[in-house]
Amino acid sequence: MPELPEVNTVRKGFDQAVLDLKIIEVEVYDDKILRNASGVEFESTLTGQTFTGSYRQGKYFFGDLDDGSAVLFHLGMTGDIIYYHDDADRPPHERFSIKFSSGLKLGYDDPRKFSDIRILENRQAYLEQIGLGPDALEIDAKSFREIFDGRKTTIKALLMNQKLIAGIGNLYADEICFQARLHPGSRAGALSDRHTDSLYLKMREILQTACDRDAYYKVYPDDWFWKWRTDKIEFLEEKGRICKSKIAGRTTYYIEDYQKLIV
DNA sequence: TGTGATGTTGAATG
DNA sequence: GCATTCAACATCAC
Repeated sequence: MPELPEVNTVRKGFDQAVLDLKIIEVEVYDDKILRNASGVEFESTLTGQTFTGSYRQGKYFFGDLDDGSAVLFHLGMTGDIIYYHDDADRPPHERFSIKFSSGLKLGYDDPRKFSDIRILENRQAYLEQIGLGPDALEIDAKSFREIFDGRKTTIKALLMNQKLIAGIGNLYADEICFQARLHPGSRAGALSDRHTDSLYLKMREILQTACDRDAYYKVYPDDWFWKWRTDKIEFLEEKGRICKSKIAGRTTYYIEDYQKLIV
């Protein structure tokens, strides 16, 4: 479930585990997810180098290499990074592995292969090229408000549009709408400043809380919307009927009447 | 066994 | 500009 908090957690783990360790071996088992290099090129480019730092914007995570280039790790829907020493602990759908001087291995796991892994000479230029919007935890209130002005699209589609705000996916979009008590199908441009500010504050609070808890949903607050997926749905039911529909092309859950529809 | 749904993005279409 | 559909791919629940 890699949205901003999950990717943030992957980055934290990466920094802790492999920064400043020399890469001594790279093995590619499936080059489908390598979008601009062959397996052999990937192996030879990385081997001998060191990750000196990392960077994240939205769901895009980069490992910076000592020659000034960078590796993009975009996790898609099911990408994940696992660290291990013993090959017996290899993840089940490992597409490549990177072995470091300490003997530690970074295993890249991705059952559905929607990941986008690529080598970039300049990550900043790449971000500009794809037009990725400002990170959801970095954007200021004024810019956030301006995004909504005059837009006919739904607030859910807007929140998930990575070119406008980077980092929010289907699940957190629903969580933000729920906590801001706004119907996900509300028209962006129809929102008052008070509503937009409420969305902004909830977005920050939710993403920050999730990051602080390492995106480990089991320790998320009990009054979050996500709890509908667990056993604690009584508190939701007393607010109203739990509805399921398709908004912005994605399965969407919300509480009827509790979340105000503004059109 | 078959069918539909699933956290991602991007392209094509209307 | 925006909504919709599809494609990439594998797994899981029903």
